[in-house]
Amino acid sequence: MSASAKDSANTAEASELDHVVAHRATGIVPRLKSAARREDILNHASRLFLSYGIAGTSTRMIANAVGISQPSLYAHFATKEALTNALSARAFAGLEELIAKIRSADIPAATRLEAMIRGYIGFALDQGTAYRIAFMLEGPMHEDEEFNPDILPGMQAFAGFRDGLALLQREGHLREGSTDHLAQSLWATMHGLCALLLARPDFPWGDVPSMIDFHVEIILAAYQNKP
Amino acid sequence: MSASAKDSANTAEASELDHVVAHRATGIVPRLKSAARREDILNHASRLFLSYGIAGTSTRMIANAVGISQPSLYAHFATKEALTNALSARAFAGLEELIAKIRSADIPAATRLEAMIRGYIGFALDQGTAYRIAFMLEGPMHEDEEFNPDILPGMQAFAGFRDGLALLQREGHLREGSTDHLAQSLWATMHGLCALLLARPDFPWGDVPSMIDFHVEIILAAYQNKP
DNA sequence: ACTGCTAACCTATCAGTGATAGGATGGAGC
DNA sequence: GCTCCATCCTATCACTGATAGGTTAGCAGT
Repeated sequence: MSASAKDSANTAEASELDHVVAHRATGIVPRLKSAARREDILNHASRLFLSYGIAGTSTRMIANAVGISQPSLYAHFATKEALTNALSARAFAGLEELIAKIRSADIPAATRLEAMIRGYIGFALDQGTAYRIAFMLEGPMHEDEEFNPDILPGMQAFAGFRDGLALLQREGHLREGSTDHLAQSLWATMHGLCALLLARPDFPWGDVPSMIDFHVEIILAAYQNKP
Repeated sequence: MSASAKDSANTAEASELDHVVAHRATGIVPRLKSAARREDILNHASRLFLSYGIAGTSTRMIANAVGISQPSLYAHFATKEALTNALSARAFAGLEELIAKIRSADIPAATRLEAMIRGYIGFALDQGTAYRIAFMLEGPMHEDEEFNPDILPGMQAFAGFRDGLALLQREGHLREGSTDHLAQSLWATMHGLCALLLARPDFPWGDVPSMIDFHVEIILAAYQNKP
């Protein structure tokens, strides 16, 4: 984070801190049940991440925004990484729902692929922070731990996506070939555009919606089975 | 970074530190000309980033590995971010060369596209750290600064790539349509696979080389002009 | 209404981080 | 041999994520 942005962030949050501390002294910030406080924290963290980035948002800034002390965060999340993962997982639950809905939707099978692709891209750009956490952050180097899709946010959504593709393939609306290869390749193709748009928003993309349309058409032409 | 990994990193570097400090006391680590020291720093940083990640490598670890004090780094790089950008730029110079070579290579124009694609993917996976720095890291939020391709590592390489595509298109070996859209879409498609392979190396990809082959074939079918 | 227990919350503090200020020094050129 | 300045150092800063251990609000049971 640039020094100026960080300073302004701290200044902004410091004044919020003063405000909240005053409230604390008068007992206006109420004690909350654990679950409610947890949601509270995630909401404030989500807002701060948008303004200052994930690395640029300190646990103190989050705590100050919520109106609790910084160590109190650790009653809800073991680490800052756990907090970000929870935030991402909460958002990805929405994508899982969306994909499941499309999979069983009463729309022509031929258009279900496009709906899933546009749903995925729309989610990624809409929930940029959650998407970054899931697929773009430099992970910690725990080479000891094994790959666990149940913990890593986004992986279950991908599994749903892959299952949707498998169904489409059985119905003859997807290219033939290894379903795993197709799913991974299609995932990569969608991810590439989302990741670059999120990582380089200032790149001279031209008109982004028409760029997305162009990319989606390419994807459909490449992966869809045209009878 | 996980606590265990960080600890081991610090332990490892601490022993290196002791070693180097002893040398310093006896004057064995020589003073170097600025340019040589700069290369020295980049080399050690590159090695450490591979083992501990970028965020997981502290400026002190780098300085200890080189055998100089931590503040001495700032004689060569204004910030840690400047150091990582320099590292990335140095690596991307290699990709620029490669693309330029392919562009003017004496090979059938029809195979130049595949050569560029495979060159790009190979570079990204080979120079993972440099690639992450250029295209995958959460950037600092300097919303004040404008987009500057001369400073951002990787952007000049992309420009060369786009020019190569424009040439191919003029020669009729690339799909018709907006060259910018094509270049950005193709970039995204390549980037997607590289980014996911780098960010999720433990994902059950199956056989990665055959996955790459599959993806490249899809790309060629989608973007190449088949007469 | 009193009591006690526990979840919720706090202050104080830690080691580690990137970065800065200002002083020491060794080797190249006269 | 002397000087000068690039090179390098120690000391220190504010801030970070995280931990230890004490305090208190508010609900359950009497």
